Amino acid sequence: MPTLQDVAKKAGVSTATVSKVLSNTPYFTEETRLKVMQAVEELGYMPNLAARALSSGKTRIIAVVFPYVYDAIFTDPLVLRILEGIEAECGKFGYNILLSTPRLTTRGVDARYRQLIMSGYIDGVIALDNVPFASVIEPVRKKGIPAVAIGYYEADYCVRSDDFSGTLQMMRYVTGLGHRQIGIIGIAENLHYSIQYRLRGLKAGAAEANLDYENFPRVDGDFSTTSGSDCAAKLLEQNPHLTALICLNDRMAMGAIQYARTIGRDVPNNLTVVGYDDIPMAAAFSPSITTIDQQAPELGRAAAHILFDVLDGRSPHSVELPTHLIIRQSSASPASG
Amino acid sequence: MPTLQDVAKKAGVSTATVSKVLSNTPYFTEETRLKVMQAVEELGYMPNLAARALSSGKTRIIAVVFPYVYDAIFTDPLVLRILEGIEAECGKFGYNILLSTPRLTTRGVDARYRQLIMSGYIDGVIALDNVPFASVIEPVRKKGIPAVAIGYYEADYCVRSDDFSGTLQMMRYVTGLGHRQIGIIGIAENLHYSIQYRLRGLKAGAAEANLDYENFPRVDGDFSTTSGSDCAAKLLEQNPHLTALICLNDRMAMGAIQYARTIGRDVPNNLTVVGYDDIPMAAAFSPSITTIDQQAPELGRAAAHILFDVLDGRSPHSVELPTHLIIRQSSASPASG
DNA sequence: CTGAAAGCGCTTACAG
DNA sequence: CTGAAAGCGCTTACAG
Repeated sequence: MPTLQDVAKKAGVSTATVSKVLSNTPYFTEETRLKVMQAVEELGYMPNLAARALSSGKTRIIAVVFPYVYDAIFTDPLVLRILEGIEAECGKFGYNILLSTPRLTTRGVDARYRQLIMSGYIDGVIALDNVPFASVIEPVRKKGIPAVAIGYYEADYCVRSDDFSGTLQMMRYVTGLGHRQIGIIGIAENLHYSIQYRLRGLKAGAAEANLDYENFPRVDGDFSTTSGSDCAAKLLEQNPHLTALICLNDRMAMGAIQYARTIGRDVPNNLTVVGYDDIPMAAAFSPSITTIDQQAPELGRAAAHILFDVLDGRSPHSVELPTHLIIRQSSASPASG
Repeated sequence: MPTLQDVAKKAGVSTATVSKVLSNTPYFTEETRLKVMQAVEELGYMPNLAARALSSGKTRIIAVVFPYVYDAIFTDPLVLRILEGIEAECGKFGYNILLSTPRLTTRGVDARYRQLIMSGYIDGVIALDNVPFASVIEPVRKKGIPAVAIGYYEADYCVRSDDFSGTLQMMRYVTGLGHRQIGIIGIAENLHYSIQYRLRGLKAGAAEANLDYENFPRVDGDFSTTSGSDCAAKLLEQNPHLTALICLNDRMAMGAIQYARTIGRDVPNNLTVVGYDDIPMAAAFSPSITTIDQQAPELGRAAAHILFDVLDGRSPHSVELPTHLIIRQSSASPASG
């Protein structure tokens, strides 16, 4: 592998000059630039990033941190969409992605993750930080490198989806269809901050429609399709009069729809079932699922953009992204009977 | 941040000794080990990986390469499962994952990817390498770092799923149910090497059942659920007598099932539809989908294991993983009428 | 078993 | 605008 030295020798200049030309400092003539670039070309020179990292303190690598909770990272389609947004932005700005999936316990993050953060390998961090009992951002700020949290943890820079408005929109829509007997398939609030906001949105929506939210039966699942079926079973056995189920994610909505089918309740004619997230499968499912689009790729893109701003010395603002109601086939007015 | 120097001073030994203790070479007494470890502890020392990389030539980072074709990386659940397997193995062996999603064109891979490979940042590569018109492994072998390909490209080390046997099993099963009028929802063979093997498996299976594979109508989709619906429409309009559709992935099978529903053909009673891959949604779909499990996480795990063997100086063998038929609700014997 | 010293390939004040 | 030189924090023969 040719080094900076080789390029310098070939171009007849010093390594300092080569370095300056390559890093686009303004201090050189067009003539030397040409000489250097030609030598680079002929030698097929590529910078050694490790050396660059050691001497400059910059690696052009960012860590993307998806905490490993409940195996959710590797089965949740949303995660991949967020990653997609981050990757797109990284491509534009010339950063690489180091993927980290630390294990979270109530005693904090694992040692390997700590080591990574302290290693000098990364310039910044984008982290999904929504698990109430442990923050992955905290070790990062301790090390003093820039971090952007996707979630509700207090961090210098955050990107959030407006979960409150999302479920508020949904509740307005469902009550607007005429539903009054509504069941909730939720998720334990201590698992995920977003859930707390989604529940508040539901409550606010119920209040707007003069319904007592506390009377809505609610059973909690664990994000999975299977749990959606189980929750729907519990809910509908005890409350057969329900005309609508609001689920806090799409996969549980799919599970609920499947359960409904097994007991002969047609969706949407005999039961409305709605979801949240708008994962790709929500449109493809049968019936296609009415849901809230929380713009996952955009979430990732915004986080990356903020991080790069910070790394370039700017002071960006945190971002909250709006949600959108996507009306599909799984919802309808309650049957008149 | 404390450095090796600081640790050495505190422990009253040389930096060389500290380095040896930390990297587990056998040359030191228990006494010095204790001194060193105590200093490490007290200082909260963590090695600077960039420095380590520069001087040793090893980074403990591997690149995981998912070529960006047809946006498939970020919508394909299988990708995430493979990544899951790789991540699990990396955790055990102390490697980090640098995620790379190069754009492939007929003119090869993009410049950013080339730069990454040449950068000295990575010890090895695991790559999905299945796109006939461009290999992402080739630049890696040119650089001379170890690489494991998941796919059919000729590489020193490969991990493959036995696609041929997968579809062979499936065809045996479907014909065993009594189906003779079978439609194929395929994928263009020049898009993906696996597809070529899957098609051969189908052909072999048809031959075993004394059926002429060439008579099976076939329409090609693009992996997506939507394309599955479209293909099913074309197939069933022109060949209403078909009793079974074999789809080369699960998402297209889901699309096909939905289309069947719109024209009043019940799956499985009035039409058998089977898939391939066993993505998580295949079990959750309604009806749940008969499919081939290609053990995606295991694929990733095996690839990582092979790579670490090579990096440790061993000479592992390439691996071919068996596939498993998963029988669920979307398949049945053809209606007698 | 231990340490002095060179070296990995860059970047960055600093002087000119 | 250009270059000599120090330095980033480790590892690795080598000598003892």
